[in-house]
Amino acid sequence: MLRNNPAEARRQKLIVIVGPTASGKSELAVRLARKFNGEIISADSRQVYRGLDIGTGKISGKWHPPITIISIRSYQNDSKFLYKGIPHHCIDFVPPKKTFSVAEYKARAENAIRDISSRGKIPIIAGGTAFWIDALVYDLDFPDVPPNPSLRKKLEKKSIAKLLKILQKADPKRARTIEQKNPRRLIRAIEIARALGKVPAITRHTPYRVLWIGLNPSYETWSHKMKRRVGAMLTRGIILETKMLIRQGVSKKRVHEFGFEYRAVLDYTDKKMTKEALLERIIRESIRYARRQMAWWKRNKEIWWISKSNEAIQLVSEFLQSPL
RNA sequence: GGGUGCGUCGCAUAGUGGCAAUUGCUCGAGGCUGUAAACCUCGCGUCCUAAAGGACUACGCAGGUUCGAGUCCUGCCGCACCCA
Repeated sequence: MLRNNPAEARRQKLIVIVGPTASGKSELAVRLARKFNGEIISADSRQVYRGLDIGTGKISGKWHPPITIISIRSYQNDSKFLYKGIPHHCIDFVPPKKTFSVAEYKARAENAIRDISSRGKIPIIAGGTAFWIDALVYDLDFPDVPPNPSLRKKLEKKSIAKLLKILQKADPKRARTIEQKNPRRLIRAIEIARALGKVPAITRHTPYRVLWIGLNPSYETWSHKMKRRVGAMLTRGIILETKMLIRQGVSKKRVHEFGFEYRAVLDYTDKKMTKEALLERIIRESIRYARRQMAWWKRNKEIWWISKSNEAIQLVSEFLQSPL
């Protein structure tokens, strides 16, 4: 669906940069973009939101105070988000009260790919949200059934066993393959089955020519960097940022969904845990998060793992020179 | 000095005399079709076994009562609190 012209039906090249949080993905992406004439597509489920800057490690947050960012950009246009002179797409454009899903991300990122390559540039996808990257790269074709809040609310009250029964009746095939004890999955499946009669199977293939680069620094290097980053979060004002969100009318429940950093800050402001404890908690959770990320990518055998960003230059230049 | 309470698998917690011992967190492994930093599953004393299962070692320490003790009794050690 990306091809608008059969003569151009060569596979679009894509560079994808993955790696645990605080491994230097953003900086590497920018470096590659500058060297190889690229633009960046962020793949981060939280950096899409405006106002989540410090807690998500959003690049712009490095110099903009949160307030200015919130007012400038419009939701509709993929207005240029520049960092070190490089345009970044799919970042900082959704109001925090709205929710933005994988499927929406995928559509927007596909647009960005088209846009970037139409200008003769190479798209570089960088981010920490593995599922979003896979959805985009492997063209996971999510059924066109938007979330149905009232149905969900009703289903959420039911037991897991009951949910499974409902799904078995609606779509026995999907009921067999689904995670049978995962209420979230069950509810979504029922939602789809209600709308379409059944849950369509999803295929996994990639329309792109992809260079996967995995940034995996040594534990010492990484943990040092990560701790510095978490420390900086506090000094740069994640607590104030959280309060600002609340002040804008974002519910606490919603702030909870913004990840462990914000959850920890809420606990800090509510229960008055010490700042030291807050710092330690975010560090500990960062380690856990990084492990989960790695667990996902470990399975992807296409990834070229590197420990230093220099190694990426070689990989990319070979990739770009290689024929289709 | 007197009194009371408490010491359980990294931390926290449950445990009517029949328990390798509850639950939460951490930790480890795995999973994932529109919340994905989310959500779900499994494991977590040691050893043998493909498995069912078995053997051993365990609830501060030392004894005791009992067919059987984390659970009852005595002493000791440690911690907490109260009265002096």
